[in-house]
Amino acid sequence: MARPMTFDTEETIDRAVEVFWQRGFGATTPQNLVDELGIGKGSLYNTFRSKHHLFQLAIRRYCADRAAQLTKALDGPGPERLKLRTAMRNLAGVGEHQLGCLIVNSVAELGSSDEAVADVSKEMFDLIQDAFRAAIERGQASGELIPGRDPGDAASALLAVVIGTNVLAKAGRAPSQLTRLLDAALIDI
Amino acid sequence: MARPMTFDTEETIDRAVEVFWQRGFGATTPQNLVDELGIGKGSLYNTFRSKHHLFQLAIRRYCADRAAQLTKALDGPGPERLKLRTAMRNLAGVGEHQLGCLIVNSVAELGSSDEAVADVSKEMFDLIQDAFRAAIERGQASGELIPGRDPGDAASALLAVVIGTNVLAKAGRAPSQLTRLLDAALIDI
DNA sequence: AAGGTTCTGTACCCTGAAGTCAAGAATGCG
DNA sequence: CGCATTCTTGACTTCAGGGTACAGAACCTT
Repeated sequence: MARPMTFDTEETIDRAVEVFWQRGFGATTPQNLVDELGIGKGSLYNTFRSKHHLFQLAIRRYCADRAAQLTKALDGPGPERLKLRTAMRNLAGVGEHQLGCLIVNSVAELGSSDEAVADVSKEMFDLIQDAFRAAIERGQASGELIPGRDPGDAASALLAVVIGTNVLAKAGRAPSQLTRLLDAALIDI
Repeated sequence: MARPMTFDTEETIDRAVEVFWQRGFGATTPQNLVDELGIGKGSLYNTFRSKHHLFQLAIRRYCADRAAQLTKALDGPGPERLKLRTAMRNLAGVGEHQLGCLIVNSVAELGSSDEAVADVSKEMFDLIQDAFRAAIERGQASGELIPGRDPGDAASALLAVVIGTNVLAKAGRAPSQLTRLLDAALIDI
């Protein structure tokens, strides 16, 4: 009944994640998006309304992916400390690129002046902290982890470590130092 | 022999720190600088050559100030853990504003694509980590702190915590939560 | 008081960011 | 096949960012 779209919206959002991740929101131009998403400007604005709206979709997509990865890493069987280590390495994106975390970058760039960023970041940080807390509680209950500490406090400290590690990664620290750092942070959990 | 400047260069750099801190590099326009520094555009470019050059001066100034504050907090007498706590609270800018750390923000915004940011951030992060390490070593030597841990590793973990706390502050976390987080991170040093 | 020199203010310029629009291309339906 | 509908293309518009240029002002020396 009408001309069908020649691209997949979902896949395009995935690509937009990469673009914003690499360049940040402010430094990404419509032309960048046109080039790297492989669609025309008309389609871009027709489908996604504005650069900022696409950005919102992208950061939400990013969060959803990260959250899935996180729960996958923490939910399975095995020692909690080991699972936490894996989860933190994933979140810190140690080996991959030097791009840090899209949410952390966005918070640092746009702060609380961007409502979408404020909402999504709060949500994601809380989610990570809660997941960490749950893991620590399980570990303490099973006797694997030191029982004395408040799981919520320890989880928030770990969250801060993960965030900091992302920034250090983007600042160019060697992956070997970063994994070592993460291990050090996990020692006394 | 010539017309004297009507403003103080050093003080203007101090103000530029505030401006870039509030808005970030990309989002700061020449007009913003003109308005908030209180000097004309001609003077601005005459004196500071370019927006980016002024930015460089600003981040170096910021680092110098922070470094002075840090050594002041850690050098005096008293329990190392307490001094570390003070230093970390200062660095995390807990009570002040919700702006996070200018260097952390700049790294997240510009990453390693900006050489000045890359240099300054490396320098500052290393400086903080070294200061932390020295404090931990002193504390371990005096018997105040747990002796087993590698001071360098513990220091890097604390650095990550401070950076993460800055981001959380900018993301809008309550100061009370942040101080609690910092205390939690210091528990097992 | 004149003149050389440097600072100041502001009008101006150029490029690129962000977005719009009209003309044309695919489609399913009657 | 013609047609209504929706998608695509890319030229075009607007406007602000970043910087330059130049006329005039303030100063010191003589």
